[in-house]
Amino acid sequence: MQDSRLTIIDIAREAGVSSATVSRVLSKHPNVKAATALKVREVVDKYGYQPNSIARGLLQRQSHVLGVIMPDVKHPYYAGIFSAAQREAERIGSAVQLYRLDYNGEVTLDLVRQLIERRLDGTLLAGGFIESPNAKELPAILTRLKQYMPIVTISPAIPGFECARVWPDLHSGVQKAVEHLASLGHKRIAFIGATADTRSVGERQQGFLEACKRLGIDGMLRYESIHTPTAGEACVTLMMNTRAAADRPTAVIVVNDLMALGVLKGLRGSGFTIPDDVAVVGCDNQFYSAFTDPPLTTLDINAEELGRLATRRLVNGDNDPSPNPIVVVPELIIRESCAAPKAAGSEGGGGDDRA
Amino acid sequence: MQDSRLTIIDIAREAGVSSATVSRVLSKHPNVKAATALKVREVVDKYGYQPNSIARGLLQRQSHVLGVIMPDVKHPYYAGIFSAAQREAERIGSAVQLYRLDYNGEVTLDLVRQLIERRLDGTLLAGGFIESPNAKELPAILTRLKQYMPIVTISPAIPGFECARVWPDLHSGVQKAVEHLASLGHKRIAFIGATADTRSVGERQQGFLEACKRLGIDGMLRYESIHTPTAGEACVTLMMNTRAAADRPTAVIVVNDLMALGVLKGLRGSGFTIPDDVAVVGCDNQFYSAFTDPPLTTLDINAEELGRLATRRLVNGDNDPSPNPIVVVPELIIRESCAAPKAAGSEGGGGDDRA
DNA sequence: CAACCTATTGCAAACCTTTACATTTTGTGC
DNA sequence: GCACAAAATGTAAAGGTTTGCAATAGGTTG
Repeated sequence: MQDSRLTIIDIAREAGVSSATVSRVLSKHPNVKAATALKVREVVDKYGYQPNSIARGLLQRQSHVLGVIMPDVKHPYYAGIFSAAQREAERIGSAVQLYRLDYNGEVTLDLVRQLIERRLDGTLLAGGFIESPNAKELPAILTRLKQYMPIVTISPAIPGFECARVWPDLHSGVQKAVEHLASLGHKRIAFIGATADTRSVGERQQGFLEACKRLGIDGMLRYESIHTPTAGEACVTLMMNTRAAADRPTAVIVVNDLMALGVLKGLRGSGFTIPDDVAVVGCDNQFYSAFTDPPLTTLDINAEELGRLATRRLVNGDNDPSPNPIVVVPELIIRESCAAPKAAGSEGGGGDDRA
Repeated sequence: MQDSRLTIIDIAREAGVSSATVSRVLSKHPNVKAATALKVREVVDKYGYQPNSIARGLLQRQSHVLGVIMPDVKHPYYAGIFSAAQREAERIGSAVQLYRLDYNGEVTLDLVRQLIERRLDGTLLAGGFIESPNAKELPAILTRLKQYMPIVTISPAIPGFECARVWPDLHSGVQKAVEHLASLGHKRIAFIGATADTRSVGERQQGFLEACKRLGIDGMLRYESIHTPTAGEACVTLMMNTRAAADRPTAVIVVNDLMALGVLKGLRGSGFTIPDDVAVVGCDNQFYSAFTDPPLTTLDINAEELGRLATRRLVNGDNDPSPNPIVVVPELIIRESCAAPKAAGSEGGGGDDRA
């Protein structure tokens, strides 16, 4: 832990040149004589000199560090974004730092202060932004941050704050899921996990309702404040067991795969078989979703692609806050958790009424 | 993006004091008259001045940044470690940067160079360290890094390189699993995913064999080079279908939960019921493991605890490279994927022989 | 009121590079 | 060998803080 006191001046002295020349050699400036460069490099290697990027950062007014703010990197969606951001940053020689939203899921002034003090080169903000007490302040806080560095969000639009944005088209993604179920013949579909307090869920919900209306489907919403497997299990059990068979949905769409895990478990526990009694669609295409019983049909949000695009946008300085974000369209991954509804139920088999 | 040119000198001039005084106010130095401090703070607020931590870092010779190196932050084990590291770092006002091992899973000289140039305050290295072509160079590379900053690893011991280390006791963890199965009456147990090329798997395997020997169990190893669900599915199917019923294991321990997912699927697909025909134990206690069918008994490695302890050790300067690492003992989470073997099979029911 | 002590503040160096500009060296064409 | 251009190198300022030391202000004691 001692060598680090070696400076460019020591190297210059040892190589018999000026520090400017050493600097030029190290940063591959073209106008350096080959012989000089060689000698400098020899000395650098001999002493194991390592330039100090902090000093360089001070002078160049950039840190070569990107900040990523997200609620929970343990969640696979965020992990995918973060991982992709790291890879993109690496390509241009930058590093990524993780910052966590505070316990309320809020971007606080303190956090922003820290980002500014560290003179990051840009910030990637990912999250759903629950309608929290300080939501009113969010635009002002972000506006302040934006005076200092570019921002790209992977989030719903934030009213009162314009910036570059990347976002999955959940609305039409969920419509794909409804269409898929409709094409199998389902007429009553439930959407589980419909808390509308985050925008991302609101969009799913809206897409669901629109598709149901368009396709003449009886769409029902089940609100659940948290989207855990446990909540999914309880919710679906209650829903199925308190209704007459004719009123039960024949298919459910679950707000994310994790919660769908609980839904599958709850259905099994109540004696329903999947997909024959109930078809299930998840959302996220988690790596485990292909191995549930049965393998889960799910909407792939493609978190890594979101992270990749957002980071590119950040580093390319493509900060055009166009009203329309760059949109990634989710893909419906069809597996075995959906089938045609059993002919047994209320309205018989074939499609006699609507197209 | 203009304000940032405001310096401490501007504030000092405006407040009618010297820059030293402003610095003292901002860093809460005790010897400042209350009135002066107040005036300075007013000016700071008025202009929205934000100190430049790069300049501070240059002078203080520290960056208040910790580096975390790991193979894949998308993997829940690593995500847990990284998340915990972030929280611990946050507590002391530091940030964490993620670095990825290169495509061979190797710590390269280039990576180390980058860490040194950035003058990080310390490095947390997590990984299994496959016996790769450059494994011989690893000690030298890490030794070089250690000259510049403290290192703590969450990894097996690295021969030729001493440093502080935190590690799960996989050896005795797996023994717990074997003991559990033995107590249920199992006599033939397979360990799936036994590639011994990473130390972490080697320890599991060794613990497995020792426990089997001690308890008089017929322990079999199934080598699989990659630990994916797909590999698990193929492996278990092959193993069960190519053996006479009497030679099949009545229980399997899988190297991680993800692979166990595939094992469960493969067993179901071949018509085995779990746990009656085959008991299954996983390893990791992933958040989805409680929701498999049936819920998976698994060994909880406690990644977050590992990350927390390692980061603490790093920031506390507790770099004692004692030969024995700080050890976290995994906990066996008992769920419903294990039961007593069916009385049907070869050796009949009750426990006539060993305790 | 002098002497002295302490709390407060200011001065200026130091941290380590990069780079605009000036200077020196080298090369080319005649 | 000269004039000139181009290439290579050096000089020194700048980037924005922190902090040891010196200086000043304010207060206390005798």
